[in-house]
Amino acid sequence: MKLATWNVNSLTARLQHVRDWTALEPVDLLGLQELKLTDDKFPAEALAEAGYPHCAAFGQKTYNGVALLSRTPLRDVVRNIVGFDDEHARVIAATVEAPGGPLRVLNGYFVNGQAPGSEKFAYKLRWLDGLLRYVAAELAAHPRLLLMGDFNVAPEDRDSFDPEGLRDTIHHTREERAHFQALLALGLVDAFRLFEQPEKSYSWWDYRMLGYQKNRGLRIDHLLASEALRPQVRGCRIDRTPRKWKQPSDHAPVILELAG
DNA sequence: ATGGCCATAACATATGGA
Repeated sequence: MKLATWNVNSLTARLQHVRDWTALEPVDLLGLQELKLTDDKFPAEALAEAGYPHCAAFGQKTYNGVALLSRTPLRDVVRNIVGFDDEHARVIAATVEAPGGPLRVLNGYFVNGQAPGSEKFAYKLRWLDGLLRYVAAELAAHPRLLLMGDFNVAPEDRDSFDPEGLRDTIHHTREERAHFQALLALGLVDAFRLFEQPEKSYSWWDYRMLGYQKNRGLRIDHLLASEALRPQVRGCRIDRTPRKWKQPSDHAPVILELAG
């Protein structure tokens, strides 16, 4: 079974890329972020034709928005963080049948946070705190759990093209990294780091300053697997293919392979 | 030469992203 996470930076603008990429890389379940559309505009029919008849969307106008696209039924869909009042559409959870038993999938578009000290940064820290409590509760109820999405955190220096120059800037702060470590401490593992990876592996590159061409990127899109799921994890990789296409998302998809 | 982009709204400019 293959699963993936991808921030598409507008599903309207990227629908053809989603169709083209899933044709090349036929993942069974795909978590999307930054849909930037309301649920009435969600292209369910086009995605069903692309092989994903089971979709759950949680969108809003212009900003944010997340969805799960699946080849098999999704059940117990929950929108947003239970226990955290949020005006933004940022999290969607569902259970899918997987080899070895049901799998709980949480797909999130984490707060960007703009800059340390800003009101948006304070919101990011509150949001991360709410998420941590929610994931702890979900893990207790569903030991086989996968937390995926655009975390907007570069967990370690090696996850940034310029860790010294960007020290303590957004995505690199001690507070954001501590929150990432707190998620791991719940009993999750960063699937990407279970395997040998190329040096300077990133999942996002700025549209400006020839960011992609110079590989000036960050690894901020992640898949965290619970202890119970870990024995089934067979691989994890970033697929830069669609980042090279015309009018790409600024993020690349990250793929997780599970045994069976 | 230290900046170079992109998507959206209903604007020809502003906001947010990361």
